[in-house]
Amino acid sequence: MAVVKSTRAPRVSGKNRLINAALKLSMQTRSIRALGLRELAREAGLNPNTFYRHFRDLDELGVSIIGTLVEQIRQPLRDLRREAAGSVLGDDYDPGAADPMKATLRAQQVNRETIRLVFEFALQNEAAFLMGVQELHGASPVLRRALRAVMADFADDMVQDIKDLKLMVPLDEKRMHQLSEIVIRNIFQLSLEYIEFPEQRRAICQQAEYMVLSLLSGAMILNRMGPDLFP
Amino acid sequence: MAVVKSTRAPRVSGKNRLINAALKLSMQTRSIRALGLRELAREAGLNPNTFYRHFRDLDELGVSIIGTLVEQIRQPLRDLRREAAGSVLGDDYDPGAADPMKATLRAQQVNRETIRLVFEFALQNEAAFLMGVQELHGASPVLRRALRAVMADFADDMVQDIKDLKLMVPLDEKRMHQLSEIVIRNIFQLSLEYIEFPEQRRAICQQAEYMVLSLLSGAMILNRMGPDLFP
DNA sequence: TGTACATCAGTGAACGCGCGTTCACTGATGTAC
DNA sequence: TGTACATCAGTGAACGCGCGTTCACTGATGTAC
Repeated sequence: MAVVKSTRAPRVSGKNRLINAALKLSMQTRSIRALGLRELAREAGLNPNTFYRHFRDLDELGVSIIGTLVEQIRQPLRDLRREAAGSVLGDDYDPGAADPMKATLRAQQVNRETIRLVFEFALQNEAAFLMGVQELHGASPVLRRALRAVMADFADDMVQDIKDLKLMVPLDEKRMHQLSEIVIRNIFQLSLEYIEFPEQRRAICQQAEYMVLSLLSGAMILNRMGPDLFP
Repeated sequence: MAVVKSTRAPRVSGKNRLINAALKLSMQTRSIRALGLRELAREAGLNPNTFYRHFRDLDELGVSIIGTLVEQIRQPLRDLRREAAGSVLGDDYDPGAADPMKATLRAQQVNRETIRLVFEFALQNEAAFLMGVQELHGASPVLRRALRAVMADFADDMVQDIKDLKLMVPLDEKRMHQLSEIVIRNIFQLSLEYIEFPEQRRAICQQAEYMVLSLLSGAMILNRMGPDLFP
């Protein structure tokens, strides 16, 4: 149809074949470091040697996978939160003055959709999620560091979105960040269970929603009881 | 002094030497499965072969380590909770009728001491903790299963202690279990950070305390707002 | 108390195998002039 | 438009090494009679 006359067969590049092989194989080992580099090349249908053309070592491959994954989910997550918040209540809104029940329901709406998106995304990227959660406390300092940074980024987003969308009474900035980190760590953790136990997915969703809502409600209550209770 | 005339030199048994070697080496790999069996024997100063005299495979060694660890911490944890609860308020006590502030402070006391004990224990058993948290989502189904059971046991204890010590307004049993599981998962998770970042230990303690208290306070609030909000 | 036997923890040699990494090479694609 | 050269992804052979597992053996400890 177009002018482009198919200069190349639609071959997947070697680099991507290695990444895909790593994802496939890491489903078993749940760790990048445990992968054999020959094993990887075999799965990718490449010479063992070719690995070195694309990556210095397995860590670099891992970082690359994580980067791609984050790129795919981070912005959609923020967009979804905006959409979910807007679809329930109008734009001009004061969470402090509003009916606490209504405010809770609105927050729950955002919460529910966020969780659903993450879990579904986890399902479509099983291998990468398994690897990511594993390597957060895994053997490689490089990946640990990279994943911690990712977590912190997600937490930043969450804090910002809560403020922008007025999802809860504003607390101390640092506290908000702590709470967000806890939430995110738990959601990721739970996403593995979501993957692993298909018949319990509904229950796991509910557990996640309940966890987040409890945590944030509790934080607001404690703040009201005495903001200086925790130094 | 005594009648026992030292029938044996104080040698550590081969089995224990293998376990110690596994703990030492797994500090690096953070996983049992990744350990070489020859590597292990070398570290233990034994013939590679001797491993098979004590364990069928690395999983069995892992289960053994986990078992020993749980045995050491489970009961002391329960005892500590009782002690901490008793030292603040008397025995006859109704958490529903009491001043919410006082109730919160009492719960916080138990909370704080529990967390401190776990973190200190983690510090004294670094390698085993790293391994345990890692293998919870690790490559070995056997260890995953074993560790999940351990988590569930700790959660059972926590539910029971909260009821016995009247640390919070009683909620639905299943809900209590869910909350406890979340708390425990987070505490274990945080214990790794406690280990890894010595200069942030105070902050991590506080974060853990805050997390637990927020979560449980929030759960009580949600329960009061509408017990059927979550099916 | 002694003796015979079984069990147990540990040894040492040997096996075949897959691993990571290196080297020199190839052919296709991109780029400068 | 053509030519020369550089870059790039991939190849294939070769290396030395440590691995898991097996086998037959040893010596100490425990146990039955």
